[in-house]
Amino acid sequence: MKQITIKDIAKEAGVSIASVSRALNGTDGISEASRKRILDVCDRMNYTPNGLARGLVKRKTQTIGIVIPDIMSPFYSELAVLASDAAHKRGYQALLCNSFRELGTEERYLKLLVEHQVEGILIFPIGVRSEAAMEKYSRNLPIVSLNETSTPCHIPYVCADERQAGRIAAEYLISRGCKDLLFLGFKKERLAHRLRAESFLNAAADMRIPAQIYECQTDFRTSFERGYDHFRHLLTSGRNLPDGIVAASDATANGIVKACKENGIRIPEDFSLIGFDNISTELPYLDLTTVAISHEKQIETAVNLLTEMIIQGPLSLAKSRIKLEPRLIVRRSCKN
Amino acid sequence: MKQITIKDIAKEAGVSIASVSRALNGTDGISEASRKRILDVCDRMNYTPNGLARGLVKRKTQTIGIVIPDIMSPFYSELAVLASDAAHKRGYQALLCNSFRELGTEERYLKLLVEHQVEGILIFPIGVRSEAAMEKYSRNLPIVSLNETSTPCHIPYVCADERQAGRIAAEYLISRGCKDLLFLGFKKERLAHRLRAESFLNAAADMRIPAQIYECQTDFRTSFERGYDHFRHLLTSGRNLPDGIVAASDATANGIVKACKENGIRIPEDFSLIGFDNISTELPYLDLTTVAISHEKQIETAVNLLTEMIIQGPLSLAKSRIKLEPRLIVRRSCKN
DNA sequence: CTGTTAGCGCCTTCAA
DNA sequence: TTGAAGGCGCTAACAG
Repeated sequence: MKQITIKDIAKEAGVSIASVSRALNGTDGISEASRKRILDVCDRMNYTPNGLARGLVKRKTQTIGIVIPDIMSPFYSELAVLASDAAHKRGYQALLCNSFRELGTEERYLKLLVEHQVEGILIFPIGVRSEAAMEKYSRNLPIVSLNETSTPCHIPYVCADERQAGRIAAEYLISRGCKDLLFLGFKKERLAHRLRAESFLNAAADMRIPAQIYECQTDFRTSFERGYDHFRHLLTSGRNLPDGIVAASDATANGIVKACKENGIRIPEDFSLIGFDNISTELPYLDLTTVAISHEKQIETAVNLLTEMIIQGPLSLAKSRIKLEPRLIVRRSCKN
Repeated sequence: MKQITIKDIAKEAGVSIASVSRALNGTDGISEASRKRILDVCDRMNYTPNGLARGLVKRKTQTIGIVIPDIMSPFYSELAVLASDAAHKRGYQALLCNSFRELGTEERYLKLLVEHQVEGILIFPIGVRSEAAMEKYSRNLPIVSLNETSTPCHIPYVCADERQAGRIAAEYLISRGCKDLLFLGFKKERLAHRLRAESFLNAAADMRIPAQIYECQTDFRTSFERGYDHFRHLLTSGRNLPDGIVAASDATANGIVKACKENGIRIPEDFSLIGFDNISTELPYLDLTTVAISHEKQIETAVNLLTEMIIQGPLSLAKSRIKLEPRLIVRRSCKN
């Protein structure tokens, strides 16, 4: 499958390669007549430009990379979709990479994207351990994270204010009359979980309601599995069922729901359940009350930030660490 | 952000660019000592090779493109994950593109991938109308479809034998005692639906059981929405509920389930439901009986085919149009 | 073992 | 309005 190049087109059209280039790029300095003739030849010969060569000389590829942990999760895939869309609107193509929740894969993809000369990267990092690679490649191109990074890390981010989110969840359950609160599905490697859990505890303490984090030493691949397992673990632990459960995320809550169903436990009759992230679209079996930011807003903001950085270079920390205000989305998984 | 090139490395290490290239590529013709020294300089200076330049000269990028209609659907995203994985195993990186079920977007992505010089494309086409673009770009590189293409189209594919699938579904419902069969969620643009529906009708006719396709003039973006809507339409149509429903796909079945739940209709007590594709993982509320091929097998076969084509060029039609045998996966959405 | 050189396909001055 | 020529960063002969 031999590639057709502008040289072939030039020969066929009886012009120089410069003219072909001009015709192709809409540059001026060429007569309408020749442009038209050349373009005709191009599609008669089924010419496709070589993006590598073009990118090489222009130092621009008009593409950005998107790296997410798990395409199978509706939460991440929705973000990916929104991000691709936002990129398109700004004239960029998006290349999507699935890190499989694996640090090595994530890093390989960052490398691949940099090598492919994408102009910027939007990433939902696996966790705190992702930060080294992000820092490393951020010297090559702008990188924006969709999750808060730990303090020493300089990567710009756009995320929810998780402290506020944890507090909102606790306060809502308490306002619904819950007297025994549990945070389920905690995974300490996730900064968001730590922030949510911590502020959840604080809020409960402020209102003098007993609350704790259910600690459980398992590591499952997905949040769904973790929720399912932690809840089953809880059932056999001897601890009696709390009347309010804060799931570490909606995905986790999903797993909890499955375990409940298998054990004849009803929500919200037997306990109130609240999650985070607002992924519960298309899940007909439960309307999950949740705390979340608008995904559209998050992505819109993040892509704006990224494109600004592409054009203007690095921004001040103040402008590049954005926390959005989460809000409560009431559905039907809590009493009342 | 100035790129560091092998020239910079060469100067810094006091060698020629050729030596740098050799060190980087593990080519021999260079002493271990210099290689090590050069590599040290590379990572001290934080060098990242320019993939565009490399791809340009080697005419190989070691990447393939994957195009799917909707990343948010667990069915497609699972395929995408399996395909990326299979590609990695064979030494290829995978670039994922989401066509949003839009013909224009799909075509733009095909173009983008070709321009980026991917070596092959795996695509789950939107529909029959995708075939023109596939044919066009298949002159540039190997393309393998994950869905049957219509007869005049020459694109290789690896898919389920949908005729067989439709028959299996009908026969199973009948064997469970169903006496009034309906095919729901039909969308005529989808070849797979046509094949499933047609063979479903044939099988029912063979066994003298009344069966029909529920035709409904709506066009929703997702199969889920279509299922939901068509079922609600059915409820208000005056037709009495069949005792066996074949959903056009599992995603459609999902929508049906939601509509049932809202209307107090129980499955399988009120009717038996069967779908296609086997996407019902992580859906705790219903164990959907379905007819499907193994996704692993499909992707494994497709990626094999694609890599073979990349290496050897076009294959014979016989070797490149593969239909896999679907099988019945019994769960709990049918009576008995 | 090492360096020099000629492209890969394209864009972009600079002259004509 | 056009063409010739140089170079983007890299690899792959070819000399030495």
